[in-house]
Amino acid sequence: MLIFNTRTQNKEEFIPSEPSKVKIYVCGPTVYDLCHIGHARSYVCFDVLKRYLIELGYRVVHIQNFTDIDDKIFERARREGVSSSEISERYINEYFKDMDALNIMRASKYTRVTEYLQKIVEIVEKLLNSGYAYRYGNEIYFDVEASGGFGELIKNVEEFIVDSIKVEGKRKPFDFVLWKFDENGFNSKIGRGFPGWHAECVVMSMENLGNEIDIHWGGKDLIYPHHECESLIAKALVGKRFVKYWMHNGLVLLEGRKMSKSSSKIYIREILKYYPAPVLRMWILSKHYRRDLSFSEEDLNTAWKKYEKIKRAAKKAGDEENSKTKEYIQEFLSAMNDDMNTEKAIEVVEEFSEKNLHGLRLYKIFERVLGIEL
RNA sequence: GCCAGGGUGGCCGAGCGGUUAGGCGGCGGGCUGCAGACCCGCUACACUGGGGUUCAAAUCCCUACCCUGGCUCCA
Repeated sequence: MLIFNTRTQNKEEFIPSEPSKVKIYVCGPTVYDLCHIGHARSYVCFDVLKRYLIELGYRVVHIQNFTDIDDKIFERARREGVSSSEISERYINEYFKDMDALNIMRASKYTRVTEYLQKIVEIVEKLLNSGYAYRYGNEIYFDVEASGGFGELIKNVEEFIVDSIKVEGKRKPFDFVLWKFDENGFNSKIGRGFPGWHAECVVMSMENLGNEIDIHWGGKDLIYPHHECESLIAKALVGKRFVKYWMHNGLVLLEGRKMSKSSSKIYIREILKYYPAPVLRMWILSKHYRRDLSFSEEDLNTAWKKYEKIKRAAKKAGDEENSKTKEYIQEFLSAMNDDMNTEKAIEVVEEFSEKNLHGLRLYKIFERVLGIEL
């Protein structure tokens, strides 16, 4: 299978570090609100990748986190007058409701930042001792330059971002926070405080999957700074690259803009009031995962029609196959092999349906791999 | 600056090596008291510029230009 690796900006043949096992870490949500259709897209697309790897015979170990320490969570807790854990527990619960509705396979294990605080602190200490981090005022920063600088996933950010960056209070503008001392924070051997954003994923990934993982998945908005910083921390810790294939899905656009930048966002359950879950999946998968996807009811309706068409044909299709069946299955699989081209794969099945060809097997593969129940 | 995706007939929009979707509009006709809905037919030999590969390029490669989106809240 070919996979587009963000690091090399190229499609590469997928070869996991162990022959039949794939180790994957997925960046999960920060749990301060309900999941929106951007989350739906990211996790549906990943779900299909996972299903396809399973279809290919791999054993998939999938670790996914919940970021349950975050300013937005604290803010919401304050506003509602409840504890932050009450907020995060609530939205973790809601997360599972939405994901189950979308027929997304459960991860091998879900981790929470609060469960890994001690490990994060250990790593911060280790980085301090090895000279990759320093304390400046009330914060401990990661020293970007000492670890070789950015460049794993992005190039020349400096040239563009240098103006907008916070400079005071640290040695170099691009240094980022590993630990923030705070009286109200969590108790730890280095003192009360909160962990910074980037270290958590490194810790949760390494604790569960070891020093090298095969695939790290997330929305493309996480490339910089989150994943870039993660890769630097990991390199500083282990001395080498910790992710073989970086994969990033495109964003969902609302009126041409990234959803987080427009004033409103659309929640998954809001859409599910009007469209069945398989239709929502169909809509998402009708576009290649790396492209941006504009929200449009018209496209959702088109997806609905497609879904019904395929469903109707599947109901009529018998077990018997002819020479064409195998051909179409082959085409479906080779579309999936090409960096998970679900857009193409769906078209193959659509054409098969239109021609009323026989062979239930193709529909079974469609259901299994795309997770769309007919 | 970097990354991604694009630039197709009046407009929207497929196609992604050879057979030139489809829709809207426009034109003609049918139906109709007139118009509209509707039906039939006609109309667009179009692919940003410049190189190259090929027997053959809108489709592949290089290059230039232009447009859109993203780039420390973020999936």
